[in-house]
This record gives sequence, structure tokens and C-alpha cells, in this order.
Amino acid sequence: MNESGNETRLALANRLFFRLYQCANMLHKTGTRAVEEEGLTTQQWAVLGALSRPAAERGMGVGELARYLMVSRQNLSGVVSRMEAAGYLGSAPDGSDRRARLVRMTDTGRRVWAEQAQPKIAAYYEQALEGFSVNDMAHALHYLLKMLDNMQRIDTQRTAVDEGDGQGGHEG
Amino acid sequence: MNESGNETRLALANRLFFRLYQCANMLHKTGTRAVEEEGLTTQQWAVLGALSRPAAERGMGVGELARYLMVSRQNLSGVVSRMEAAGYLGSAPDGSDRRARLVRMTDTGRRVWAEQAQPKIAAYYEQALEGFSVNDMAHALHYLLKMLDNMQRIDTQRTAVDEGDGQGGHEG
DNA sequence: GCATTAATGTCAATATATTGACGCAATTGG
DNA sequence: CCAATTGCGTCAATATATTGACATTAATGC
Repeated sequence: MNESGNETRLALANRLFFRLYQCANMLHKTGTRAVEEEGLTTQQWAVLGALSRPAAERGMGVGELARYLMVSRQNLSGVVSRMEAAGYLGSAPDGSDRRARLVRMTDTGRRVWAEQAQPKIAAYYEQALEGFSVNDMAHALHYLLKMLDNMQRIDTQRTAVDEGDGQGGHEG
Repeated sequence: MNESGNETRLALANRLFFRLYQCANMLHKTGTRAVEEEGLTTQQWAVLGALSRPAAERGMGVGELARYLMVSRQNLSGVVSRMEAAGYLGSAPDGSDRRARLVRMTDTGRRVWAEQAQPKIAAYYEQALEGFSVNDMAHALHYLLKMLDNMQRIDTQRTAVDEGDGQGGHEG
């Protein structure tokens, strides 16, 4: 059975990533529907979640927010614009950096987030994680973090190669 | 500590979904990069994966493929169009249903998939799942399937309510 | 101080993804 | 057999997501 071990691994990986792909789509689909009355999407709730943290009290630059959420700043720029138009976010120039604008939640945004969105999100989580024990959730989180770590390394390697940063013996 | 149990659960759910969201984005980003030389994307590789199955030998309708991949047929229609333009897919009218067109891989598509994309995808999986034992992969897959099942139920419930199909006692 | 380098936000192009609405074909019900 | 419903593919609108390119500002080096 010198080959079937690898075959199993490849087949498992295939199924794993296929389901990850489907999970992501279903998350956006069903999650957005859970907060559609507030005019929010899953991406926007990620933004509100980030900005409602104590650490983001004084606001965050778009680039900073993009790194935190692991999306491109060009993408986030559009999301933030729509949320500003909706009155959930506001931005002000950063005093210490004339290029940057600090994005913050408005009072409206904070109220909608806390009073309307959060309860619906909690209810959504309960449904989406039905049958999960706290232990299951911790394990699932662990696997996602591990995959994320690996994928970030893949991303970094590629960028480093692009920059001509010949990082020495990569592979044999 | 009658409340901290729920708080832990909510906080865990929050982190879990946040990481799922990031994983999905990183998958598309790094995965698409892995097969960019073939002009493919992760979505397109999902399509090729579906159509290369023995069960899809005679082709699949766009709606059928959409259900299999769990995306909307409107979305898939665009993906398939681009893959047809690239020469990887071809479609022919279904003899038994004049509305439907059966989508199949072309010889070129099959060759590129088997000889060029598959090896790169296998290498990508190895990197993205570094540190995962077969057991880890099986467990991670299990959790994704469970979430997927829950999210599909959420989606179905919503549709059923929309249709006025008061399905009564759902499940206990 | 000025040139290089890097960071910030923006514009543009492209690919995914959703929903809603429509025309046509197949199925179902009377 | 004809009416209603359902299924299939398409058009249109919108939101995410990427990359590449660019001007402006900031940080660094000589």
C-alpha cells in the first residue's frame, strides 16, 4: 500500500477544499440574508465587528483594516464607501498622516450593530453551529487557523519571490 | 457562571466564522495563483473537478452543475461561458430537453486539467495542508460538512417560508 | 536637501457571487 | 387537450474580490 496512502490524502484534500468552497458561499448567502433588513452583508458585518473592538476605538485606516480582515485595500475601499453612504461609517483625515483617513463607526452604525445586527448574528450562529459542542467549535477553529497560516505562508512566499527576495533554499 | 457558557459559545462562533471568511478569501487568492498559468481560477477548477467525474461523462446542464457546486445558475453561466471561450468546455443541446444544453470538457480541457492543473493542485494541497494528518483532514472535513448541512437547512427554511409553504413542525 | 523606497488611497479591468425578472420548454392538473 | 406550475437559460443590477497602475505623502539614504 505504498501509493494508496498518498491517494487517500489527495482525495481527502480535494473533498476538504471543495467543502470549504461551498461553506464560504453558503456563509455569504445565508449570513447576508440574516442581516438584510439592516442592509448589511457578511463582509460589512466583518467590518463592523473589526471597528467595534476596543482596539479600534480611535478608528482604523483602510489599509490597516484591510490587513486585519485579509482582503485587498481596493476591495475594502468600496465596502467602506457603501457603508459610509448608508450612514454606518464615517471617516476623518488622520492628523499624523496626510495620506490616511481614519474610518470609524457612526453612532447610528454602533446602535444598529449592537441592537439589531448582533442579536440576529447570534441567532444565525446558533443555527449554523447546531450540533456543535464548544469543543467541536474549538477544534474547527483550530483547523481553520492552521489552514489560514499555511495559506498566508504560500501568499508571502509568492510575494517575496516577486520582489526578487531570493530567500535561499526554498525546496529541494 | 451561568452566563459565561453562552458568552464563550458566542465568542467562539464569532472567531470561527471570521476565520472561515478569511480562509475562503485566501483559498481563492492563493489557489487561483497556483493555476494562473493555465488561465484558471478556483471556481473554474471546481467546475473541471465536477465535469471530470465519471458520473458527468455525458455532460451536465448548467442548472445541474450549479446545484452540485451550490452556486446560482446565473453565476455559473458566466463561468462556463468564459471557460468555453478559453476552449476548455463545450456545450451541445440536450436531445431529451430542448431547454437544456449539456456542458462537457473538451479534449483540450481534459488534457490541461489532467496534465497541468492536477499536479499543481496536488502541490498546492500539500502546502495548504502542511501539518495536517489524514485524521486532521477527516475531522476538518467533518466539521465543514456539518456546517454546510446546517447552512443548507437555513437556506431551505428561508425559501420555504418565501413560498408560503408552512412546513409545520420542522424537526425535533 | 534630494533621490529612492515604501505606504495610502484611488481608478480601471476582470472574475465571482447574489437576487429579481423574463421568455421558452417541459411537467402536471383539471 | 389546455391552464398552471415548474425548470432552464438569459439579461440586468448590485456587491465582493482580485490584480495592476497611478498620484500623493511619508520615511530613509546619500
